[in-house]
Amino acid sequence: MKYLPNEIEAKWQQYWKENQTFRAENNSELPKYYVLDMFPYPSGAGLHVGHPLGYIASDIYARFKRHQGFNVLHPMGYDSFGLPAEQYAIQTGQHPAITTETNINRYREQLDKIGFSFDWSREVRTSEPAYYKWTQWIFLQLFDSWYNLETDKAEPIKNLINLFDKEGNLPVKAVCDEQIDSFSSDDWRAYSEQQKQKILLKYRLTYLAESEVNWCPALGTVLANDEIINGLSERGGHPVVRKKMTQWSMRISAYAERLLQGLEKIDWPDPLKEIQRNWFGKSVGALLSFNIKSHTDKKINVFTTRPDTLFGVTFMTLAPEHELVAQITTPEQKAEVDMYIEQTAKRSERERMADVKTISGVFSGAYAEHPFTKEPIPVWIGDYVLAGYGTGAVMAVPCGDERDYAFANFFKGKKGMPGIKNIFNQDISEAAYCEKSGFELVNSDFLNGLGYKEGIQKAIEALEKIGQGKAKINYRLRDAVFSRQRYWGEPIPMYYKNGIPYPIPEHCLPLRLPEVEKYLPTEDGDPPLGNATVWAWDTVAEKVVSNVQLSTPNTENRSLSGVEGSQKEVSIFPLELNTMPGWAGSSWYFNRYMDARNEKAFASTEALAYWREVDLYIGGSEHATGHLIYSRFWQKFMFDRGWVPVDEFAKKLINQGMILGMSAFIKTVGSVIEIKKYNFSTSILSLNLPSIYISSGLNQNKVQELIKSLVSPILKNHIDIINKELNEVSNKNYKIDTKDISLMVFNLHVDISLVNNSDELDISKFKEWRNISNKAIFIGEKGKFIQEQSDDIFKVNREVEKMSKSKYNVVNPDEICEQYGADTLRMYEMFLGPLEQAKPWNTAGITGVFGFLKKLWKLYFDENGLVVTEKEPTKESLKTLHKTIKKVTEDIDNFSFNTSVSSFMIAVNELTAQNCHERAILEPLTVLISPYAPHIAEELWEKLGHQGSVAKVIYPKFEDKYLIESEKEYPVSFNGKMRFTLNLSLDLSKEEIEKAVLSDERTRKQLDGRQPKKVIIVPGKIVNIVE
RNA sequence: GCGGGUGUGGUGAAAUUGGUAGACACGCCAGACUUAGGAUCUGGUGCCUCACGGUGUGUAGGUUCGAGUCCUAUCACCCGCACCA
Repeated sequence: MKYLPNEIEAKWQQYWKENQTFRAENNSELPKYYVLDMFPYPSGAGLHVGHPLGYIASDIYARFKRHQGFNVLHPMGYDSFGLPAEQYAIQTGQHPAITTETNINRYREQLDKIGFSFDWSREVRTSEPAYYKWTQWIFLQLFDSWYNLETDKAEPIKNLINLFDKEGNLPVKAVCDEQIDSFSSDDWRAYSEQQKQKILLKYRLTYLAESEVNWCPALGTVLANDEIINGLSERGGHPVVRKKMTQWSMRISAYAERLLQGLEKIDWPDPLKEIQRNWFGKSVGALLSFNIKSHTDKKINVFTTRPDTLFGVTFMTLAPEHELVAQITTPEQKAEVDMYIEQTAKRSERERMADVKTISGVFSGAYAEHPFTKEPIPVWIGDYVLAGYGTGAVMAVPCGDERDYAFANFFKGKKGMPGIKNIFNQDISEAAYCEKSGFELVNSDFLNGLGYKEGIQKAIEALEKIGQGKAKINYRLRDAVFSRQRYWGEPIPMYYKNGIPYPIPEHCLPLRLPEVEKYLPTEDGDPPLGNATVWAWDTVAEKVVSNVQLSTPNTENRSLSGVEGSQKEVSIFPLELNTMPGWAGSSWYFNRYMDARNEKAFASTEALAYWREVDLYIGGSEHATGHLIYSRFWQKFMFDRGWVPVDEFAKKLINQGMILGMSAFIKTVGSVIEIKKYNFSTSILSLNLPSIYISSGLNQNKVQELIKSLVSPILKNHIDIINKELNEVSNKNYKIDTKDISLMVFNLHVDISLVNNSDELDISKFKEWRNISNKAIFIGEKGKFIQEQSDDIFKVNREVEKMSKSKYNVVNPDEICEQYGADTLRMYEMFLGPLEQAKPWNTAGITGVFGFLKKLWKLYFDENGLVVTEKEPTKESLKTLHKTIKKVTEDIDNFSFNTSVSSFMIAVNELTAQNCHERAILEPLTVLISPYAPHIAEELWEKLGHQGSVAKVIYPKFEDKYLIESEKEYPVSFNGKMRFTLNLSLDLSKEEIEKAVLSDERTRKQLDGRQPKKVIIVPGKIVNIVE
C-alpha cells in the first residue's frame, strides 16, 4: 500500500468536520488550555506559506495539550474591517462586505487544507454586527468611565458626578485633560446640562477633543502613532502631516504605568517587552516653572530629568508650536520669530525627522527668571524641542546636554545667547559632560558638592518649598486617536446634541453601518458616512432614521462649540460620522472566543471564569506597538470595571519569525536615458525602443556595450528628436551626441514560478506572463542572444525579501499541499528552523520531509498491506521509542519544533534499521507524531484497528527504565583534544576508569612514555588527560 | 546616537547549557536495483593533505584540565526607537 496523502487528508478533514472533533466545551471537568493565533486580515491575495507558520506551531501545541488531557480552546476568526476592502470598494463600487466575504471563504478553504484543529463553531468576524455590537458596547463603557488616581483604576462616571456634586472637582484626583478650571459643588450644581457634559468629557476614558493629529491627505484619514513609519503611512507609504482636528481619543496614558508594570508578570519575549517599554518611554524627573520677566502672569513649565543641573541653565527653548511663543516675543524680535515659525511649519514631519543635524532657532527677546538666583534667562525658540513631548519647552543646560551644547555653540555670540555656565568640576571645552556620575556640582549654590542622586533630591525639595517645581514622571505614550474617516469600520455609537456627544443606549446596539452610494469622503470633506441618507438618531423611537428629519444642519450639532439652546423640542439628532480604527475589533476578540455566540454579553461570566486568559498566544512581533498594547489597555480597563477576571489577556506569547520570499530579478532596459555630460536623465517615450532583457550574471560593462550596439542605430536616427525632447523638458539648449547617452538598466521582478531550481528563466512562459512581443531581445549568461536554439542560458538574480504579491515571490501553500500533502507542509515548515527566526522560504529540502513520511508509512505497510505484528518489541526498539518520547515532549515544551522533527526522523530511521513492525512501538509512535502530522496519524490509528479519532488519545508515557545504559563510549581527550573513544561500564569508579584509560594501548602510544600531569574524569561524560 | 538580536560546512540548521562541533535534512560524489518514478536502497561528504597529521564555530585576546557556549575588546548584518529634555 502506498502513502497517498491527498486521499487520506481529504478523508480526515471531512471526518473532523462532521464529528466536530475539535469543539471545545465550556462546561468541562478537565483543566483548560487556551491556544490562540493572531487572527488574519483576509486580504484578496489569499494565504501564502508564511501565514501558516505560526498557525502550525500553535496547532501542534493545541493538539499536544489535547493528548495531555486538557480541554483545549483553539479558535480562529477574521479581523475583517480594514482599508484594502474599502479601497477596492472605491475603485469598483463593490460593497466591502462582499469583498470581505469572498476573501474569507478563500482563506477558510486554504486553512482547511492544512488540517488545523480549530474550533470553527466559535469563529468571529470583527465586521459582523453580532460582533461589533460588543466593540461598540466596550466603547460606551469607556465613555462611561474615568480614571481615579486615588484607587488607581477606572470607575463609572457616575462616581465622578457624585464627587462633583458633593465637593466639586478640587479633591478629585483623576487622569484628565490638562486645562480644567476648578469648581465647587455649588458651581457644579449650577451648571447647565451642556456645561456639565463638556466638563465630563475632559475626564472620560474616551473623549472628544481638538488635538494635533497625524493627518494623511492621500488616505483621507487620521492615523495613530503606530500606523506611521518614518513619517509615512504604514499602509501605502503616503506623507503624513500634523493637523488640529476634533477627534475621539482613548485615554491610554492613564494606564501607562500599569502597562509598564504588567510586563513584569507576563511571559512574553524580552525584545518585544523592550519595544513596549520604549514606546511607553517612562522618564523620572521634575516639572519646573520659570517666571517670565515683564509677564508676571505667565510661566514656562519645563520637564527635566536633571533637576540637579538647575544652576547650569543658560537659556530656555520653546518648541515653535508652543503657545507662549506668540505671547512673549518682543516687538523687535517679532519679524524674525514669525519668519522662523513659518519656515518650520512648512517642513513636514518627515523632513524634520530626517534631518536632525541642522541646528535652527531664533531668540524671542523675552527673558525668564531663575527660580533661585533670579538671574534673567533668555528664551529661545528651536525646533529641536518637540511640541508633543513633555511641556514643549526645555531648560537648556549646555554643560550637561549635547543638544543644548550644540545649540549654544551654534548661536555663540549672538544676541540673547550668553556664555555656557559650567556647574561640573569637569572640562566642557570640547563637549558637554553627559555622564550621570563622576562629577561634583559647583557654582550651584546649595547644591555645591553634591552628585547626581543627592543633587536631584535636594533640588526638588528646594523647588517644592518655593512652589516652583515638583517631582514628576513623564511618559512618551500619548493618548490614542480613535476616529477614522473611513467607511469600513465600526460606527461610533454616538449622536450629537448641541455639539455634545451622547451615547446610543446600550440596548439599541449594534448601531449598524449604514449603506452609502459612494465610499469616498463627501464634497464638504465629511467622512464617507456623510454620504449616508439614513443616519440620524431618533431619541424617542430609539432607532436610526432618515437625515431628512433633522431640523438643524449636521455641522452645527456636531461642532463642539454648538450654540446652546438652539435645539428646542427636537428629538432627532445627527449621528457620528467617524468610524473606529482597525485595532478596535482586535483589542478584545480573545475574550469573545470564550463564548462567541452569546447575545446577552460579550461573553458570559461563567465562560470568562473558566477560560480566564490566553495561555499561549502566537503571532508576529510587528504588532508590538499596536494591537499588543491596545489589547492590554482594554483588558486592564475591562478588569477595572469587573468584566474580565484577569488584567493581562495573554500569559505567554511567542513571536514567530517571518517567512521571507526568494525574489527573482532580471535586468531590463527602460526608456530612460542618462546624459553623463550634463548629469541629466529623462524618459524618451517617443522612441519606442525594443524591449531588452538581460541575464543576471552578465557584467555591467558588457551589458552597456551590448545595449549600445543594439540601440545606437536607433538613437542615431532619432538624435534630433531626442535633442528636441530633452530641451523641451529641461528648458535648455543641449546639443548631445549618441556617445553621451547611456541607457538605464533596471532590475525587474520576475514571478518565481517562471524560474527553475537552477535559477534559469523559462523565457517562453515569461513572454506570455509579460505579454511581450516576439521582437523582444534576450541576452544570456555568456552575452549571446537567445533565439529558439542557443547554448547560452538565461539566469535570474535572487534576493531575499518580504513575501508579497507585488514582488511576485509568493509561494502558495495549496500547491505544496497538492504536491506533497498537508502533513509534509506542516512538518517542513517546522523543520525549517527555530520558530522565532526569520527565514527565507525554500522548497529545496521538502523532499526530505516527504521521504520521511513515506518511510514512516512503510513501518506499518508493505505493498500488500498492514505488516504490524503483535510480537514483543526488542530492547533497541523500546529504547528508540522512549528516547523519542522524551525528546519530543521536551522539545514541544520548549517550542523547539524543528528539533522534534529531527527526532522523529531519527526514530523512523532507527526503527527501519531494526526492522521493527511491532504494535507496542508503532501505536505509541502514531500518537506521538499526531500533533505534527495529524492526517497520517489518524489513518494509521484507524488501520491499527481503532475506532474514532486519535486526537484525544492520551500521550505515551516516558519510562526511564528503557534508557538505562550499562556502558558508555567515553571520549578520551589529551589536553582537551579528543583522540579516541573507549567503551567502559558506567559502574566503574573514577579510579577504575583512570586505570582502564591509562592501561589502554592508545593512551600509551599518545603519551609516548611521558607521565600525565593530571587526569580529569567526569563519570558518564569524558576523560581528559593533561600532558 | 540609544536599545535588542544574530554571526557555526556548498545550503537550512543541531549541540543535553562548560565536556566527542556539524545531529537531522537538502545538495553533491560513488554504487546497487528496476515494471524508468514525484522512484527506492547502500556508502561517502567541514576545510587543507596522497597520507601521517594539521586545522576549524565573524575577528583578536582572556578565564579553564577543557570554550560554539563564560569574560573583555572589535567587526559585519538584521530589527526596534530616534533631537524624548
